[in-house]
Amino acid sequence: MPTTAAGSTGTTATDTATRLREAAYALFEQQGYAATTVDQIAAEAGVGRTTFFRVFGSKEDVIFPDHEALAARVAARLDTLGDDPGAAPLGATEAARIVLEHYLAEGDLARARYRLTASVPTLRDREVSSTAGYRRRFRDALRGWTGEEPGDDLRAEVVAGSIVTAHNHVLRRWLRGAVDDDGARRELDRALGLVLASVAATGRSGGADQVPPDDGRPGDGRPGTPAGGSTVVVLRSGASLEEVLPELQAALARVEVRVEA
Amino acid sequence: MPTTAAGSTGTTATDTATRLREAAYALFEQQGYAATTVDQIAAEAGVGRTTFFRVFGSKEDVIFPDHEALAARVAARLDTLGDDPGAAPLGATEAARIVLEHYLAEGDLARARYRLTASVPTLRDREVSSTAGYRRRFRDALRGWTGEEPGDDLRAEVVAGSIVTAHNHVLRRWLRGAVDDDGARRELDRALGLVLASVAATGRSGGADQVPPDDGRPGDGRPGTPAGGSTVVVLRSGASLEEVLPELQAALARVEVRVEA
DNA sequence: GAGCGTACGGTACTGAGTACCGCTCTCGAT
DNA sequence: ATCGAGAGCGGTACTCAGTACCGTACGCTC
Repeated sequence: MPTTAAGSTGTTATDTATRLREAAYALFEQQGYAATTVDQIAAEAGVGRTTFFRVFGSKEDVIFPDHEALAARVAARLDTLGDDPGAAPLGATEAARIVLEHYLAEGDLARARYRLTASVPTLRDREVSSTAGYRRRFRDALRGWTGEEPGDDLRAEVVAGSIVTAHNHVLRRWLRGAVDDDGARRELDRALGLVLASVAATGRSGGADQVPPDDGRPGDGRPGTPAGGSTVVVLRSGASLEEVLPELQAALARVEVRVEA
Repeated sequence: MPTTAAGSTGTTATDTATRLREAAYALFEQQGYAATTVDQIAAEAGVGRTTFFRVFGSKEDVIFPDHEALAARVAARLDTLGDDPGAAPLGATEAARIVLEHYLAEGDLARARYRLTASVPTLRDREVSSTAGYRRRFRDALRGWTGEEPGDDLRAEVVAGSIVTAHNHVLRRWLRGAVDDDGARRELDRALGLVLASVAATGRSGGADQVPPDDGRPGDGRPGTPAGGSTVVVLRSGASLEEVLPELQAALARVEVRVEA
């Protein structure tokens, strides 16, 4: 118990974690990740090696945010989707924004982490594999939306992966300094709009199934607000609706689509 | 297996590697991954511990295929795309098939690996991060297709991720025994068709840009031959019909389209 | 003050991964 | 046949991450 002011308790644990993290980042940037030992980090933070492993489970954990907790918050938001299919795009967008906002709040810490992960292969791998938890949560939430079964949920997996990819794309641009905070928020909306638009009608796998007739929300961050007018397209074809729908939807991107028979 | 080592020397090296791999898999299935030490594997294979680390760089490497070599083959196929945008879907499908065929050829070995990765978190992470190389290769190849720049290639990233996701979805179904070899090949065609169809028209980033009017190839591995019927699609949108019509027709290429008001 | 939970430090151990040295067998040249 | 030369292999010794266990100091409650 060295040098801790006698009055304050409770915040001690947090302080220890913070000191360890700061010491770790400083040493990593200075000597490199591999060349820095846990002993050095602990010594620099003024604690024992045991304490390091008690606070962070491993040398890698001191770098990364608590993805499990973050993914749990994402899942919680996704759970509020209920059975209303029209709420899915908005809900997914908000869920993704939870993650983005977390990084924005971290600020320079997130940037320092990016510098590390960009240069150390081990850490990059760790970061990549950390996306699996998010993909899984989005996939599970999206299954109700695609009407697929757990073993056979290609669409849900693809869309979930696309959401995560779109988020990470924007996040990386922010990490590199290509956009500022608000720019990142706007780009996330735009990117997810692009990704989710191509799914809106893909929806249910059953050929004649219902597609959300109208999501009712005007412009959830989508680009152009449509202004009425309707068009009827008659497809005469041997191709089933299911087959042409993805292409059709993609072609119409940001246009609301309703399918009748 | 994808050991590109020119066999100038005897078959000794390959034999040692094979013995080590078989010993490792046997011990892993019997005692579990964590409980098996490299010493045990080496002893079981009748070689020294040093030899193990000379042949496989790490304990994990003995399990996984040479993803780098495999991804290089994928990249080689992708390089033959040239500038013809119509060739992209076919080329991407064939590139993905290279990977699938590799696993199919592995047979039981791939299944044994799947059993391991499904139960050991460390190995699952490794497997997840190994997909990054494939995604990167597809993304780079697709950039010519989407007309995007390296720092700002959202579409290419999303499509690349979707291709890998679709492939892994089918692969996992095969690994679980849900489909046989030919079934997996067919499902890969179908899954990639679904994924790539939604991109065909998304193509170039410019909104009103030209999309390949017709790729001319009938059924590049697309699923079933359709059987007649017509479909009515109602578009409710602020976008004028003239705006969407070119894309729409391109998307439907092989489908007769009639537009009514 | 006695008991109790918590946070911490220290010691000792396992096992992966690395560096280095030395052995042996084979091949080709002289 | 002899002599390197090089490849493949084994052994030793070391570093360091991660785990298990024990002991201790502090604050809190009864």
